Amino acid sequence: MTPAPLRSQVRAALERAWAAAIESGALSPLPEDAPRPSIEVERPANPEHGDLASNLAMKLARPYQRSPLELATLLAAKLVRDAAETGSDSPVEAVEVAKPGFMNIRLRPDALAAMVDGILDTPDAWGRVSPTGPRKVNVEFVSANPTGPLTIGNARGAFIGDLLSRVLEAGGQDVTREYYFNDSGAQIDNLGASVAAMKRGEPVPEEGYQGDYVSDLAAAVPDDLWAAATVDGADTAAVLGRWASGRVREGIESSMERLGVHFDVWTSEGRLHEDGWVGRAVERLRENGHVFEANGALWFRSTAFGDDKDRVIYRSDGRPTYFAADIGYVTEKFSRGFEHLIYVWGADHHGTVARVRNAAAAMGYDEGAVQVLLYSWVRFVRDGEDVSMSKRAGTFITLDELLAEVGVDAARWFFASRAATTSIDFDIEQMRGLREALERGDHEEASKLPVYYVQYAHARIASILRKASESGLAPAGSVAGTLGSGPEAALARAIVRFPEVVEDAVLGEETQGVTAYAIELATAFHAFYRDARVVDPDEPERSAARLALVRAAQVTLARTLGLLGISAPESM
RNA sequence: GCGCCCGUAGCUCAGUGGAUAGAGCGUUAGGUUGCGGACCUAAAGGUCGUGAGUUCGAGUCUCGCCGGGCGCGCCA
Repeated sequence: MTPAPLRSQVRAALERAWAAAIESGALSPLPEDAPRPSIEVERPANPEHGDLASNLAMKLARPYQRSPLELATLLAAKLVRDAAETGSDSPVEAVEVAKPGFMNIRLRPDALAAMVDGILDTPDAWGRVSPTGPRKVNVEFVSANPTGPLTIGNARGAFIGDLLSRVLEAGGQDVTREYYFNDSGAQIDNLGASVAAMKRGEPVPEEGYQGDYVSDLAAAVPDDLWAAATVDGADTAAVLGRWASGRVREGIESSMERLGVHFDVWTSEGRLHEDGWVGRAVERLRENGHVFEANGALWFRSTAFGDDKDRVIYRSDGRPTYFAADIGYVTEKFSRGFEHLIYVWGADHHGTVARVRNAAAAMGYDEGAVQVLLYSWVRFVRDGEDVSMSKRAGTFITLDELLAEVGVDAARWFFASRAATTSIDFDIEQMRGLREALERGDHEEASKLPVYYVQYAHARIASILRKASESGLAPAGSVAGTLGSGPEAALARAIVRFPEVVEDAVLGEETQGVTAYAIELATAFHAFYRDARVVDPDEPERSAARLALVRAAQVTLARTLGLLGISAPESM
């Protein structure tokens, strides 16, 4: 069991210091109606400002009508006293009050050592945090209909959904990855008609699909299926479409597995109708008085919840809309016991967010339990030119092709290091160049990509540990007493930050901070390695302690990369 | 027209209302009789699109404007 993150420990110490100030009469309790400022603790950008810093005194200046510096001085004294009390588990060694009213806090080396020892004792627990309560969460993503292979247009959603799932899992939540698809209807009939046309050597219909995958499908149609599909009175397009979409769906599943994404549940839109979920959801809306009929169609009164338009559920010809399936799906998901639903959608779907959340509210669900994460478009570039594509015309780059060119780890890193909401450029050619550099052994070129730089740090440590083992040296059981200063102190400070980084990722539901930290930790290790000789048979005790610290760095690098679904190689 | 997102270094992008705005790449100048030089050190490079406002403090919050993307179906 590793101790609580140091940031949390310091926050708790500040809480105690504030309470002590009130108890001693130095401060009065805040009035009930006054907003209670949250206690913020952060890593200062400037290392001279200590390990952690708090702006609590500045936050309290207004409610207390006192100067921030005065309050900081008061709280700092209480913090130091708290740490000095016998039995105190405060990690605070010293507090310095700075200009506007910051409290700059230096941590005790043995608090760092306790964290590092915890990593060595229980490496699998390292980085597991629980900033929120445990929840059963459904993350639905990709959800492209099986009319063709996944393309680079689906790439960002795939990685973002999986990264989000991994982060939530690290935060102690029970995540189900889910893929929603429609394998019936006009699109699928068009696919079937295209396959049939291809097989007959006829031109593909206007609304049909082009591309090599269609002719591959046509060539793979089993004889008995073809016979059944073309017998008199058979709906050729529908029969072939169902078969083809099944094949395509399997291809999608194996593509996703190739990039390390495993879906726990695949849900078809047709099943939602067949199993009565849509009907029951509509009934529920009707009972709550949120539907009405107009022009022969059935509508959901979405405007009552702030939407700018009401939305059709059943068309005037009685056929359900896509939205009808959506609301059935919401009830079906909640029926499986999920407390929170996350939809990962492209930004072009932002117009549908309101109606789905409104429908959930209208059916009596907590609207806050239905969350939509929108990600922006990726502009794929090759030699400075936009890569344009059209699925219908068959001019597209598949996800498989992209990953074959740039590699899964590099692609994962790329998407993990950028916020979902910003639109980004992806230079396929540049990424491919770096991957090829890696393959032909041009290490200097390859490591221009930060992911390789980080992986190298991990592999380098593995090499050091092997070397040590050959020299008869093993990591010590504890680093206590070795982190006071020097290279050890700097590396330990970087290592120990990890759970805080995970917490931030969980709370922000994003991974940019994780990739930034990975670079920081790798850099800290390389700097340590430069300054400290790790394997030194003449200094077995010091070597053992340094090996332990390096081992903790390796575990942390592996956990950091693991959080992103990126491999941590033993050698490169 | 209305709605949502974006605008930060030459390029690609980070930046929970806090201290001197960061990283990678690129550019420039250096570093190895020791464990993987796939490494390290340093420099140059910014009116944070723009104008106002909010406050002790704004890249971050509010409003206007400019520029870019997306969406406004009884399509999916």
